[in-house]
Amino acid sequence: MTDTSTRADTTIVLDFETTGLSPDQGDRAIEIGAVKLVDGKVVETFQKLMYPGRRIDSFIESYTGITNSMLKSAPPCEEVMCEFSDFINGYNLVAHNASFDSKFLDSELSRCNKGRREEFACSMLIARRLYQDAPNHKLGTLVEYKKLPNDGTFHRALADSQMTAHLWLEMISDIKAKHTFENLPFSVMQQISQVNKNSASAFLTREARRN
DNA sequence: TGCCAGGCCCTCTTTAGGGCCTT
Repeated sequence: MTDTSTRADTTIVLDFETTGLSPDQGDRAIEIGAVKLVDGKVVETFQKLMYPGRRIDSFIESYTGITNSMLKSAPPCEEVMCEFSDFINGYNLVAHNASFDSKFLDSELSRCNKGRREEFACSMLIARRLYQDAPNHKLGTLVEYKKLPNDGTFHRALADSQMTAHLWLEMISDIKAKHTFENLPFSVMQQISQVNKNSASAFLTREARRN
């Protein structure tokens, strides 16, 4: 299949399951899930388990449902991440709490001698500004709060990336409705991740005028 | 033995501290 999508209109929403919270403390990825969005539609998905080189503890087995026996037959992280590096292919990246996933992405890519040129935006930081009445800004809570599609699976990479993609599209829709954007480029969403709460509305109003 | 991350953001703030969020 020929990939005709461009950098600007394509976003990869991704999610890692890992052995813990910090690659700096030796934690590794055990699953990557991602969806490719082109013009607001899911056109492709990616999901792979990967063997992190050691057994995972019972908390992670229980939290994710990924067991040591499932990982035993999985390909090594390096093999999966090389393949995933081709999948993201310079497109815009989105994750829920992107600071977490970007750390693991960079760490795993560096282990296979690859770098990252893709830019990240964080759905959690935007949701905090946009949905201040939500009970909290965990992915599962926001899915329920916005009544987004889901199959009841949580803490698995593909399911979480699909729910994050629905959240991402919902936020774009809500921002467009509120600020009358004709289109909303990734760069604007990325900047909303970075402006502080008090200036976010002024920022969007300014961007809407420019649009 | 005991402890273990880090970026963002709010507030009882800014010469800081603590909660949230991710596995």
